[in-house]
Order: sequence, then C-alpha cells, then structure tokens
Amino acid sequence: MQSGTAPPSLKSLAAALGLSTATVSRVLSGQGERYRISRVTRDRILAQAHGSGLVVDQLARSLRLRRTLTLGLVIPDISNPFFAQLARQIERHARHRGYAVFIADSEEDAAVEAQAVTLMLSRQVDGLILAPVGTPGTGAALHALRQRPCVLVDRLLPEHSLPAVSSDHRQGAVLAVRHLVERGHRRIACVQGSPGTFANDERIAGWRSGMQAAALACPDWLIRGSGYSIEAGVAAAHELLQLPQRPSAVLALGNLLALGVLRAVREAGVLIPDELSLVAFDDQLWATVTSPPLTIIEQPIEELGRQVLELLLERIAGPMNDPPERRILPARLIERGSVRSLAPIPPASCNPSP
Amino acid sequence: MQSGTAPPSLKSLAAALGLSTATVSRVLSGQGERYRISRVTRDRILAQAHGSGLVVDQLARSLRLRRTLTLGLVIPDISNPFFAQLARQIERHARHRGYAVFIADSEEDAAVEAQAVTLMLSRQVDGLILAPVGTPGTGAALHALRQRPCVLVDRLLPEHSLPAVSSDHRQGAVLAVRHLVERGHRRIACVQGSPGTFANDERIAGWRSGMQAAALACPDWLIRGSGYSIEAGVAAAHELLQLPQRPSAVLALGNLLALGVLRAVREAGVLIPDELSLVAFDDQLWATVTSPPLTIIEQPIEELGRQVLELLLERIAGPMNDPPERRILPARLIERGSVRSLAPIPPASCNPSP
DNA sequence: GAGAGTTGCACAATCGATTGCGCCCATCAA
DNA sequence: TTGATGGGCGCAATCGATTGTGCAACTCTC
Repeated sequence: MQSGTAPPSLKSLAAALGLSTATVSRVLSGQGERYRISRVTRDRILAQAHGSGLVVDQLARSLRLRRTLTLGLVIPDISNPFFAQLARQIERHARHRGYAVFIADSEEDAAVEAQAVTLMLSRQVDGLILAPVGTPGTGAALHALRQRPCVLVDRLLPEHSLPAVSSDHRQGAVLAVRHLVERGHRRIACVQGSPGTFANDERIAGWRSGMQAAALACPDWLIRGSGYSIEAGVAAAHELLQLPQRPSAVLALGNLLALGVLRAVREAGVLIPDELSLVAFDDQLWATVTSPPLTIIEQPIEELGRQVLELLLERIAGPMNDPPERRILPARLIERGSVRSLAPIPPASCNPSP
Repeated sequence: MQSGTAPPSLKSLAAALGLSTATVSRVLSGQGERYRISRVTRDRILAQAHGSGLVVDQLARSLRLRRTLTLGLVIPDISNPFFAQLARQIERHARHRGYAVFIADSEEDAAVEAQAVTLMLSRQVDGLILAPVGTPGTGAALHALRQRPCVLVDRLLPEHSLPAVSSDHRQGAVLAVRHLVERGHRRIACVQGSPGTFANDERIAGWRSGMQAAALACPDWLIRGSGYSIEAGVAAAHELLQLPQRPSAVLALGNLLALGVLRAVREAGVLIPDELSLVAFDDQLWATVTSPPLTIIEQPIEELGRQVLELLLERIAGPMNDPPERRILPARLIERGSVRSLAPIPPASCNPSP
C-alpha cells in the first residue's frame, strides 16, 4: 500500500519484512508447510502481501517453472457466432483453471494461422487449441505438433494424427436428410462451405449417406457453393433456384450460408417453407425470429468447448505419447418452421438420441 | 534442424556456431550493425537460425526488456456479435503490430472482470483494453489504472478519467428518434439494456433529447427492460404491448434486445411494421433476413477497433501523464423495412452525416 | 554439558535472453 | 619494436521468481 513508486514485487516485500525472497516465495506458493516456515512468519507475509496488493510476476515465474498457465486458441473467424460461442466456452473453462488464453483469428488464411501459432509458441503457451484453416496440407500444425500439446476442434486434419474434438458432422447431415425425406422430400440440395474442409466434407458425406439410405440419387449438381460467407450462400441459392428441376429442400451447411439462402430466396420471391424447405447447420439466436423460424442442426457448442479444454489439459499434464484421442459429440435436430411436409409423416422417429 | 531433443534456443544456436549468446542475440534482434558484428558471422547466424526454425523465447526476452508485446482485452460477452466483431478488429490490428492478445469474457460480472484483469496484469501485458462491466463503481479498473496503460472501449466509466473510444450512443438514439418522428410516430418506446451502463444511459439520454426536440413527452413508462439479453427484450416488449396506450414504435437499444422484441411481437401476433415500428441498435448479419429487415443504428465497429488499439499503443509508447483522450465516433442509421410511415415524410434530411 | 535432533530460514544457482563494458588481435604509423 | 586505432566479439550482471542445500540456534536427552 505504501510501496509508493517501487513496483510491488516478491523481492520488495521480502525486503520490507526483513526476510529472504526464498521464504516469501515458499509461503506465497503455499509451500510454507513443506518448508517449515513458522506460522508467525507465514501470517506476516500473507498479511503484507494482501495489504500491498502484490501480484507476483508470472513472467519470471513461468521462466523458472517452464510453465506459463497460458493457452492459445486459433480460430478461423471470431465474428462467426459458432466460433465466438466456442471461444467463450473455452476461455471460461480455462479461466476457472487459472489459465489465460491468447485468442487469434486466422481469417481462413494458412499464412496468418502460421503466424499466429508462432506468436503463441514464442510466448511459451502450455498448449494450443486449433480450429485449422480449411485448406489441407498447411504446415502450421506441424510446428505445434512436435513442440507443444495441441488439440484440434471442430475441424480435424486427416493428415495429422492429433487429438481432436468435434461434433458429428456426418451424423448431423444424416439427421437433416432423414428429417426431410420423412416429410416427402426427394430432391434435396446442399449449399456447402469450403470443399476440402473436414467439417464440410463430412457433412456432404452425411448428405450422400442419408440420400442413399432413402434410395435417392445424389448427383453433384445438387451441391453448390464454396466458402462460408453470406455472399457464397446467396450465389449458391440462386443457382439452385434456377435449375430446371428445382430442389424442394435445401440443406445449408453453415449459419452464414443459411443467411445467404434466406436472402436469395427473398430476392427471388420464393416462399419458405411453401415453395422451398430449409434446414441449416448451427443454431443461432436469430434462427427463431426469421420468417419462418429455422429448423436447424445444433452442435453441442458448450460441450465441445468443455471437452476440448479438458483434453488439452490432459495432454499437458500427461505424457505426450499417448495415442491421440478423438471425441466426436452427437448433433441434434431442432424442428422449427422451415420445413414443409409434402407427405404424411411415417411413424419412424425423427430425432433419436444416439 | 539436427538439434534433436534439445529445444532450439538462442544458447544452443550459439553453442553450435561456437559463438557467444551475446553475439547471436545482437544479430537476431537486428543490432548486428550497431555492434559491428562482421557480415560473415551475421550471415552464419541468420542461416542457422532459419535452418533450425529457431523461435526466441519471448518469456525470457520480456523479463529482461520489461515489455511483453502482449495486450489484454476484456469484454462482457464474446458471443455478443458486437463484441465479437470488435474483438476481431482489435486482435487483427494488434497482430499486425506484433502483439498477441489475451481475450477474456467478464460475463457482465465485476468479480470475474477483476479476476481477468489481474490474470492479465500478472502476465505483464503491456496494455489493457476494457469494455467494463455495466455496474458502476467496480474496482477492476482501479488496479489497471495505475499500473498499466488502459483504454476503455464502447463503455466509458464517468468516475475514472481514462482514455476511451466509443461510438456516439446519444447521437445514434437521436438519429433513430428523429427518423421515427419524421415518419409520424409520436409515442416511441425504449427497450433498454442495463440501466446505469454508460452506453445504455447515453442512448436513453439521446432518446429523451430527440423526443424533446420534437416537443414530445417522454414519460418513464415508455422505458422498459433491464439487461442485454433476449429474454429481457421479450419481457420488455410484452409489457409495452399490453399498455393501454400502446406505442407505435420501439427503439431497441441492443441487437439481442431487438431479437427479444421480434420474438415477443411474433408471440403476440403483432405485425411489424404495420402495427409496430422498430429501430434497433447494432447492425447484424441477420438484420437483413428477418421479416421485415430491420432499420438499425450502426456503430462503426471496424473504426472503433482500429482507433482503440491505436490509442492504446500511443499510451504505451508515450508518457502516461497525457490528459486522457476520448474519441467519439459517429453512428449511422440504415433504413430497411421495420419502420412504417404514419405521415407524409417532411423534406427534412433524415440521415445527415455529422 | 556435550552430542543428537529439530526448527526456521538464507545462500546461491537457475530459467533464457539482453547489453554495458572491455578484452584481444590486426593493422598502421613512427 | 612500440604505441595507437579500431574492428569483432565475449564476460558477466540483470530481469523476478523458484528451490536444493546448508547453516545457525534452540530443544532434548542422559
């Protein structure tokens, strides 16, 4: 409190008390008992520490301990609600465990991603959570791979064997297609994000799988779009609307794509769900106030965040040579108003919990 | 490259080259010329550094230099699109300047905020950007204030004289009210966020000011709501809809509140804009796909992010005793479809650029 | 009252990079 | 040969905290 101009440090506190930094350090780190520091001394130190508002320099501490209590999180787009919510969960859990989190936005650019990872590694983060840029074969993860614990989230990299957590993109798409098929839809189109991306390709695979399970054809011309942006969604939807054999339903593989589809549909004067049904990935706050409210595939974001952090901390604590664990969490269909029934609904269950 | 198990460090590189760490350090930090290191040696060092993928330990560097090239950002809710976009801008600009950014979510809780700030200060961030929790009189900023450069964004703290950047909340509200008044609305209600919060109160003040400029009464019962959540928006809107003298227009002071209003209105079977007009703060991607598309007050998020970072870096570079600068950026009204004209529009301009 | 055991704390090396100071060697003039 | 000059680089202290080791002083015990 009265330290005045001197920055409060462990050293200054020791001097003020006529003790050595060693003793102060041991008491402040809770090792007082182990080192048999007398209760009197302990109390004096703790009192002075609280009184002076001492905050020990984690920099020096980290240097010595080779442990920073700091994590890195690199995601492709913070302003994408899915990643924003994910980041929120991860940061929250990390904070509760005493970790601070560097967050960086890779802008879906491999070079930026590599730069961000390097920036974090140079600051000696204890571990890294990566939602890698879509384009495969990027080298960013390679550095992280060998140097620090690293866990992937949402998007896996097939070429690297890293621990990862994601939702079951494929099953989510299957769910959506089944829902549509059960309501009589036969020509179901896809508005995709970035082809080559794990999540996207898995969802496409799920779509195919769902279509084939219903003995429906799934020609490539039913798949449109490239990139997770509203504009891309608009363009893809316009293409689909102009097909001679217009699909009766669209599956949008991302929330921004869904917005694009909605915009295109409005521009074309097409009514949802009367003339076109829509199911979209990712639940969003606004999905209940569009007209109509959107039927969506919801990813368990909170659980994703919790588990990816847990997995990372395990890797940090334990030996690195464990086989990389992959956790796939189930997605869920939430029915609202954007799907029209073209036929009586068969008795099959439409949303089994796996 | 061949360092094998030894972590690549400045020291190991020096050993491999038969040089001292001093020389290597000077070359790698670009001081080779100043210290007259021969070109041959310089090239050897740089070649080896690139070859081995050396990343110098910023921890040790920061300890010595008393400078971490690290910033802290604390916002009330990362998943709120406004803050997510703001964080994105700030992080992007910081990265371009070589800074890494800790981001924390204070959950609109003063205790969490204080914890997050302490976590960052202990890690010796060079500076802090704070969108402080609404409740006034919290002490979090007090610590930061005296210890490190700190700049506020979006929400100012009247009781502390800290540099700050925000949009002109008051003028934004005036803009909205004027727009509504010009279209014949006389009873214009407010769905507010957290009373006592700077942004909220400024917007309320703007609403009053706009109403009074049009010689309209602004009784307190036209102001509803507490808290920036969808649920709060729903509740406030329901209250307004049940008033004996129902307002003809609502001004929602936040994007989540707007969603709440939309939901409540839908539940009540009220049509926008036919039976109720709506203007909301913050532009959002989904604001164009609601029915109807929302007329909104847009804050210059990109510019906010750019300027707050710039201001912080100025404080870091320069002396701290400059008078705290405040930059207020103009807001803008974007007309879409959620306002009904009750009267012929007078010739007055409705969206002057200040 | 001397040796054994215990209590309570300090010394100093260490983490990895930075930097003021100064040493060594080569060259050149006298 | 000697002294002066300057180029090229190393020594060692430093940033602030951690921790193995060791050393006083104090308490027991016979």
